Amino acid sequence: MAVTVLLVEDETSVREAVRFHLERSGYVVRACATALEGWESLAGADVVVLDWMLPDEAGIAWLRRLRDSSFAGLPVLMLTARASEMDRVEGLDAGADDYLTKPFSAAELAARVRALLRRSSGERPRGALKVGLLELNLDAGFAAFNSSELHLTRREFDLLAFLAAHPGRVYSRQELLDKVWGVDFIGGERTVDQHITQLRAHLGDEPSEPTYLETVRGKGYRMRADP
Amino acid sequence: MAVTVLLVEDETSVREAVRFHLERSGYVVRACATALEGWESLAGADVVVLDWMLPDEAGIAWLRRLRDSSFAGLPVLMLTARASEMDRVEGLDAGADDYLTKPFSAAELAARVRALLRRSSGERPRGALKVGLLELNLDAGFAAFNSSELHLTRREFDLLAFLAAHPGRVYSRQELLDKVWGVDFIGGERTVDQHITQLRAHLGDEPSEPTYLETVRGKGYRMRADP
DNA sequence: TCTCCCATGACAAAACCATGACGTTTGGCG
DNA sequence: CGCCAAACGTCATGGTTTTGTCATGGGAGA
Repeated sequence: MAVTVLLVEDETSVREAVRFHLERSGYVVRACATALEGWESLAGADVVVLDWMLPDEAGIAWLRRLRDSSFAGLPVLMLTARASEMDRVEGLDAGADDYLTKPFSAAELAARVRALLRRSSGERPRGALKVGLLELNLDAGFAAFNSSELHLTRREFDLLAFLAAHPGRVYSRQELLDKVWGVDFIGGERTVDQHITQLRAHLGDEPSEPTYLETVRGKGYRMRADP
Repeated sequence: MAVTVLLVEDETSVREAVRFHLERSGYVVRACATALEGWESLAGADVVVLDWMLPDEAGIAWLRRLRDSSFAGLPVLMLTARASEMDRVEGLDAGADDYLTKPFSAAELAARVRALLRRSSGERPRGALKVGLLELNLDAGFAAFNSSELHLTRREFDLLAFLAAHPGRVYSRQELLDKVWGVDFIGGERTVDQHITQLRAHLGDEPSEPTYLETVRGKGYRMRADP
């Protein structure tokens, strides 16, 4: 559960200062003094804090190599003493996710690391769904039916999105609770029914003649594959 | 900050491949499948990668329109399947800054984008936005509603501009803090609410019946696409 | 120093959601 | 054919979460 930060910094004073601040912010810090040492410590790291000014241009080379390795997706925060535009382009070009110019404050460092983790672990694009006249844009959180916007609540949207993502497949109420509500939800299965009713109202679906949300008696619900 | 590439490409496979390579090179990629969607995503982009072969000659028309708009200075890299001299002349004539013929290598793509950015760095026009009665000039920091000037504070302007640059899309409070306040902002998410309230007062928007700034309960806020 | 801006806590208001109750449908079985 | 029980649909409701807004004090810039 603990988040591990891999720190690659040759200068001892900076390294220890950064380590101190990051540990104080609750991270597990693995500090390395050389590029080689850092490379061998990659496994298990969640985010990398890398000194741009390692000897022999090692910083940029290290980063390029990282982006061609199996750790390519790892977020990298670069530390640099130079703040010119040239360096920025070069650094981003090499694949850094963010930048921090020395000197920096402890709070800023922690905030940037936190932001990187948010970006990497948080939201990746999920794309869009289309079933018949129903359109769902999962990234934008937008739902439309027959080209006019649907105003859905969060539960409604999540439930509809889940069912629409797997058309034709039947899900039991318990499965839906696990997947949409979350496994730690404590409550009755009939809650699902209520939200299905609401969704049907939005879609103009009749329970007896459903075009989209079909009841499978004794099993659960499913989104029809043929709208 | 991060360099944003606007990608307009209708073919999903190509779009995702290009997105992957560009993101791997450290760019923020805003991918659009249609000319219209791309047009609405122009604000804030630093460089455009445009598919020449969009349906209905949309590519060339889009580019010509761009060159007549407030985004005229934006560097544009065109992708094309045809390499004939005719196309090249036509494309450069329409205002493309550079050319790339499919299939192309990831390295070549990144290199060309980089070159374009270098060429245009120094002068970076960001253009103007218009949503309904609301007009924003990002260069001048000028805002107008119903043709009369709005006196917005810096935060208000930045927040409004960001939301207006991506109409229809929902942003969580955390995303807004990251993008508008900056990733190193340390503070509560409710701060966003306060500024939304202020903006609504400026725009005469009611929270219950918003014309512009819409609350998406449990998710965040968004600028309505249809003002 | 003096504004103006901005973040934040507190409280009120609104929306949402789970749930129980009750009516309706379905399918099995005598 | 009719009865019964289980499963499902839907309404109303109270508690809970989320959001709107006011007021306040700190702080940056003029």
